[in-house]
Amino acid sequence: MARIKDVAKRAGVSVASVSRVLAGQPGVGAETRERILTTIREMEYRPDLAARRLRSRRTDILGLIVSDIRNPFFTDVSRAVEDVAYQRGLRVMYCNADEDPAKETLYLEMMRDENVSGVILSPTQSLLERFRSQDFSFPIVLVDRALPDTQADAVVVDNADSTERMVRHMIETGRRRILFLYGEASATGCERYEGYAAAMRAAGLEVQAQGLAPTGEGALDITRAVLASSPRPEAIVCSNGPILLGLIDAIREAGLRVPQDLAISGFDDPFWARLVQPAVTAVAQPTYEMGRAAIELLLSRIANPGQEFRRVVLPGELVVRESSARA
Amino acid sequence: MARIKDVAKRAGVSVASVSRVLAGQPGVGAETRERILTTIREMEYRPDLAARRLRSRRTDILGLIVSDIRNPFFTDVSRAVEDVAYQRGLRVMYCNADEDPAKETLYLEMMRDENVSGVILSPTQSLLERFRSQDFSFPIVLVDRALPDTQADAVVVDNADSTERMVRHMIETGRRRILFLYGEASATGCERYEGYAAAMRAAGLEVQAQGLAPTGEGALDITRAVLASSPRPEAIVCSNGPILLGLIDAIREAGLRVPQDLAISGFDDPFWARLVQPAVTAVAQPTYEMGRAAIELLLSRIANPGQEFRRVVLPGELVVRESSARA
DNA sequence: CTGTTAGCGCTTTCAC
DNA sequence: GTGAAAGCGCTAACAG
Repeated sequence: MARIKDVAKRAGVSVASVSRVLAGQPGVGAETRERILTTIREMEYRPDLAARRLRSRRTDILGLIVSDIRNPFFTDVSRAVEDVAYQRGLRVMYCNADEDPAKETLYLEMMRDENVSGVILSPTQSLLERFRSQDFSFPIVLVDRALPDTQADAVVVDNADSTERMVRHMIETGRRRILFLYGEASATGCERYEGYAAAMRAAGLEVQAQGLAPTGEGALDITRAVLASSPRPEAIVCSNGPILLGLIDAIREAGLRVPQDLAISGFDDPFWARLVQPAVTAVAQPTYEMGRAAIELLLSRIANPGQEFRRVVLPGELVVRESSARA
Repeated sequence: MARIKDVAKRAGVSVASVSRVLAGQPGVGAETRERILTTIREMEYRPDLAARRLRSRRTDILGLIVSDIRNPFFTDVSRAVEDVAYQRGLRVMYCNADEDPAKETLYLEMMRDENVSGVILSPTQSLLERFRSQDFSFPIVLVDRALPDTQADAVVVDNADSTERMVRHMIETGRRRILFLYGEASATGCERYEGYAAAMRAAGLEVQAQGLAPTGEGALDITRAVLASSPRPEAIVCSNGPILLGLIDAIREAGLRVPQDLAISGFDDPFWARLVQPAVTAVAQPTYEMGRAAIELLLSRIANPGQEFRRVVLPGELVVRESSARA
């Protein structure tokens, strides 16, 4: 393996000049620069990243900490982050915190050990409640989750507004008794609840919401009970994919027809929403765009640490399908 | 930030002793070791990884190169790799090659630049055809894709056998004209074809297969044509998820009933297979196990570079659902 | 059992 | 415009 020293010797210059050329710095004559470049190519020289990182005290590595990469939402976000990062010569390190604050802390410490240039984080509720950017030695951009008053760079979707649009759509198609099923332990769930409540209030309808623990199993039990209750809701709106899934299973068990007996819709348009029959109405999140915005925000902060915190709010898109067609 | 030097000074020892304690090496008295450990904790000392990597010439970073992390198969594999890696103090760097040999080469070069300890790779067909482990400066484990004679560590599924079981199941439920739709440009697609052909031949039935380009759109066109042909097949077996998807769309367009008019099944049991109606029969791959096996294989080779190549073949599981019920 | 010391390969002053 | 030299923080060989 060729070293910078070898390149310098062969090109008849000092290592300093080679280093300058490598960094694209001025202070090297055009002729010398050409010669060095040629030599680098001839010797297939590749700088040693460990040495460079030790000396320069920067890694150009970004961290990405999400709850679970198997969640398609985060898969898309991560894909965007990676695309941009690699394009700019940055590396990405991935971590799954599984909504576990202890694991999250562990990975955050790992990020410090790695001396990463920055981190994109989808925080647990627990961290979010006491989150302060200045507690960390590296810049952090929050993605998907942020409290209204969180002091940090963040990229979120317009949870309240888009849910409000979705509920309004349900009202417009003739539903009155509209139940909202949501994850009450999550910031996004609560924001979506606000949107639901606003739409109901504006229409003079009764708010009828049911908070759930964020487990897939619980959703099935609760929806079973809800479907058996009387009068049965005319529509059920879910705040996330797992809840929607539980609802669909319960509906099939009960032998109900959608949208005749009951209209349904969800948030975070999953791939299968268009495949089930009837296809499900949902708010699609601009996942790739969110990842893209997150890394742009992070790079911008890295370049300019002193700047004000910025919050990017991206619009969810209501995708109307058969599950909410006029009965 | 505390340095090893500071720890040594404060504990009244040399940096060598601190380094030994850090590495868990012998040659330090129990008492001294305790004192050093305490000091480390007090000062919240964390070794500088860049320095360590430069000096020790090893990074304990693994590379993971797949076609697209948005493919649930690879998402699961990656999750397993990460779980094991972090558990053992290794880092993972993720890359999406998008089935593009140029991009794949780029990332492989990046891995060399990073001086990774090893790589888990799902190679493009193009690389696979000329793959030689010795062309790389780091150990590589192939996952999902390997030719019969590829000289490399690899983890694959029993493509031919499990497809054969699936086709046999179609025969047992009374189908005779069974069409096989497969990606002919992929190693896995071809292996699955062999399994299909074996099952048909064994039953004295006519092999009737159609190779497709690996694009989702093409599948829809071809299946449209197939469904319109006469006599129409009694069953269609697909070699992968995208093809199955195209088939389902075409069936709905044509207004055919499954399984009465036509039985269908797929490979690589996607999450939505149980959600569509009727639910689709498919071969489920042990994705998490494959990732786990891949990293175990990699770690084993890193520990013992000279050992023989090993190939782990994991069984696919036939999940029978309504789409192949007796007509 | 413990300490001294020579680098790992690079960037970055500082001189010239 | 160019080079010499001083480290970045650590590990490991060697000496005691």
